[in-house]
Amino acid sequence: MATQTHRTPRRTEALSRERIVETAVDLLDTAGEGGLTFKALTERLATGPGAIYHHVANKEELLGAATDALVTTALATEPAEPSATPQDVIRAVALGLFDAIDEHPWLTAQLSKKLSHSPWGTVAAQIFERVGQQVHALGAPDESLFTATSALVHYILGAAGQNAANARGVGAHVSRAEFLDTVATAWQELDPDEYPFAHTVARQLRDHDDREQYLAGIDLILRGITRD
Amino acid sequence: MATQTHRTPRRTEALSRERIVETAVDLLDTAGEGGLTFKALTERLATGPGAIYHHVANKEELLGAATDALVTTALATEPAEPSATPQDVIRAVALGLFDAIDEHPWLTAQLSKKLSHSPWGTVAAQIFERVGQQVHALGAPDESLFTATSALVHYILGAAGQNAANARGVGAHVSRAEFLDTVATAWQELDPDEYPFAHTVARQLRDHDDREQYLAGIDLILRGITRD
DNA sequence: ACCTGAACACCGTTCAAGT
DNA sequence: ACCTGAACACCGTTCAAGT
Repeated sequence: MATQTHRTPRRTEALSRERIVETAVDLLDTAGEGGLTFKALTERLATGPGAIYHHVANKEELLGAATDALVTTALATEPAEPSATPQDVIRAVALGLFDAIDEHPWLTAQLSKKLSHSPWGTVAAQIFERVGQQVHALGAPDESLFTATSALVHYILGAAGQNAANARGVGAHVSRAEFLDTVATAWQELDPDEYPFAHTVARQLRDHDDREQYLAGIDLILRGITRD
Repeated sequence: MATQTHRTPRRTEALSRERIVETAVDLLDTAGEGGLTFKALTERLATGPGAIYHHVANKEELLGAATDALVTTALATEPAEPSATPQDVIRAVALGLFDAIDEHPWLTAQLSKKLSHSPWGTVAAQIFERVGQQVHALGAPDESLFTATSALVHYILGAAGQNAANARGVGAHVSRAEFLDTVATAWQELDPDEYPFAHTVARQLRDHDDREQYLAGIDLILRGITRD
């Protein structure tokens, strides 16, 4: 999608909400959270701000639409084999969101905002519904359905956001390995008496598989749910 | 703290980083995330923007300092009875953060930002260290120490943020009960075939105890950790 | 209906000047 | 060292005017 949007600054094709959202995603991916401005948007789309406001209520709505589009795509991409267990589906959903957040790190802040916005919008409800159905299929009693789903969803989104941050590192010129090595060394040099956790965990930090560790967290929560 | 800060707009007392941070917290509590502006800050403190920049590098640092101060206080407030089990300590830490976020809902976005900021700052490391030590005491093997702690921390912060949003409701003029009732009704009216989760969970929404449900999620994850 | 682009109010930040 | 406050660059948003 990114490449397609990139080479279409010709004003011949009509302005549309979809094209605005696509461009917004591209700007956010390229320049980060602060990269989405109406100035950048109008330049890329070769229009004035008024034209954009004709398709989109305001910046907040635009950010919401961009988030919705990506999350809906991520949730739709699933194997759905008939032999899949609820655990399998939950892992697939989690990995779909993991990849989406990895590709679009700005989703973290956006999703956090959507989750802590009282009357949940479509995306938040979609994620909970998707995971919740599987938790139900897992045999969780109705009383613990929300609690269990909540634990899963918060981990799924939170850990994915943390991973995306690690994957990016400080700057683009530092490799992930170099970056994690620097952090691990810093942690290892902390006083083991005051920071035993950081000290212990520093070793794993160097050579762990991101997805494996991510899925291990999900399995841990699933164990808590299915425990009789 | 809020009241004390409120009645001190006299310029007699010297400007200090601490007083600026206190005022920032007060503005954020009163007017929300958007309430913290240098204009509001200078009016309350009866100075110019330059004076504030003499104590604080920029707005981001100010927000970070405000977050650090509140989280540090929340983490320090703990019973620490000698008979306390690791589970007890984790619950106490979780409730401390729960209350802090409930009182200062803007902490949610701020903490989410701090957690997904590659080289963790003091606060993020503090929270992980605090919880991680107890997870270790729980007997978790070193390999799963980070995973288990991660699951707990993301739930602790994520669910607390969600609760704070519910507690506030849409506007200040709607009671929590009324608000939850409206949401529950909306969910119950959804198509049970398409939204079985929302439909099932709607009932609990009306009359549940926030803290109880929050702690139930922590216990669920603890079960996953301690399962042999 | 859709687009233009100047104008507006507001924002964070800077800096020469003061004490 | 600490503070002042005008000035700057930039931001989201509006709106009369065009097609």
